[in-house]
Amino acid sequence: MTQPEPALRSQILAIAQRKFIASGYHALAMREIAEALGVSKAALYYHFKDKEELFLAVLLPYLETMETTLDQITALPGSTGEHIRTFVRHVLTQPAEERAIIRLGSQELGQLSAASRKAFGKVYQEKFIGKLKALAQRGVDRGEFQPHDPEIITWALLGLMYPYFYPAHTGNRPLPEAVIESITTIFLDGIRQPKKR
Amino acid sequence: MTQPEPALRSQILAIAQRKFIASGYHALAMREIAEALGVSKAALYYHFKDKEELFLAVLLPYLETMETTLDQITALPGSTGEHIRTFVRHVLTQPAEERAIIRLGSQELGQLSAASRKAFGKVYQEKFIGKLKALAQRGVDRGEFQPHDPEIITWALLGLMYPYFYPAHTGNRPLPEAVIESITTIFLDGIRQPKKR
DNA sequence: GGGAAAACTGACCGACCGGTAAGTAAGTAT
DNA sequence: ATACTTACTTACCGGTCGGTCAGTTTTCCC
Repeated sequence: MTQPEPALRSQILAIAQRKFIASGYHALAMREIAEALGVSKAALYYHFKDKEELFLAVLLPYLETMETTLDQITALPGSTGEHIRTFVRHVLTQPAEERAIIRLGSQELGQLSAASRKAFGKVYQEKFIGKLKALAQRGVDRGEFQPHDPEIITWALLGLMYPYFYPAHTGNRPLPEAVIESITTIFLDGIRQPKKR
Repeated sequence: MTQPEPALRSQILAIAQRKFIASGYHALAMREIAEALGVSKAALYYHFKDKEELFLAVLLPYLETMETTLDQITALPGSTGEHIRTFVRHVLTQPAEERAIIRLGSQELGQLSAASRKAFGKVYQEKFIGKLKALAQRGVDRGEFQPHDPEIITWALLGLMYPYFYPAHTGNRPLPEAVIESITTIFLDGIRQPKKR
């Protein structure tokens, strides 16, 4: 059991995550979060220094778990292509409200102070983008992928998934299997080194 | 010459476009636009009913020109693949501030009133998404593309371009040719019906 | 040059925002 | 019992937002 986690604090985080995703950073008022929990607004400020800190407290843990997930996947036996396949499946089978955090991060970064932006950007690069780039690099080095720039490969993969980071796009329901299969196929066929030539 | 276009109105639109893209809908205050032009805030309200109307007046004309562009491209001789290639090149060689409008639309739609959202959504579907879906459908029908759902193909294409709709991603400079070439290749190889089997 | 319409300005408003200060009830250690 | 800490609440503040309105300047027509 996680002992030192006050009950209210985690409730705030849960509601804030849902509401930040639904509304965006500026459009969500602290008052809304407080009212949804039936507590005073000042209670939020007891647990979080300000709005930015709460926002980051929603985003950063997701990046942490993403890092361990990516590490586990790349440690698996199998080709880089299979790693990608596992990664895409993992992300897109998450609840829409989970995977939408990725979009939230990239989308609302500009609204934050320079300090927060820098802090988040560092973690984002190290724990997420960097790991994906390394995966892309590996695919290229092994001759599995065509020799594109790993950065381009990374953003191609994220871009392909991006539309499904909007909960509205699927009506908040789980993604059909056919979608996951299609975009994985498109990506892998798109970068795969052809066997015959 | 476009006669009935008041000078200030088009200046407002130009500045608003730049600033909406840089800041997002909520973060941009009407006052900022007025000050950038050296006019009073009320002058903006002389030309536009409210903030939403100004926002839509930035977005909608882009969709109009996008529609004619798409119609011109699909009327060209050549394969569907070549049409896609032309489309991607066209969009990604636009100035970053132009193509970022696509992101602005999909990103900030949720901030608008239900009425504006519906109005924009209709045009967005008809003049942009619908045309792309038709293009995808054609590729499938002609046997050029693998038989994916045209909707999935469309969002795959847009997703691949999406990272480059963030001006920050390229530092506001023109996209390197290699990027355009790479993502086009990835997309076309990804959906292309293989010749040999 | 007079008069109406068009194109603004300046001052202001109520709503709402993030954030804070002061107070308090319920534990907890001594 | 007392002193202190934790976890809040109530009340409020300065600032900013979108938007309005009465009045003033500019433009244009006759």
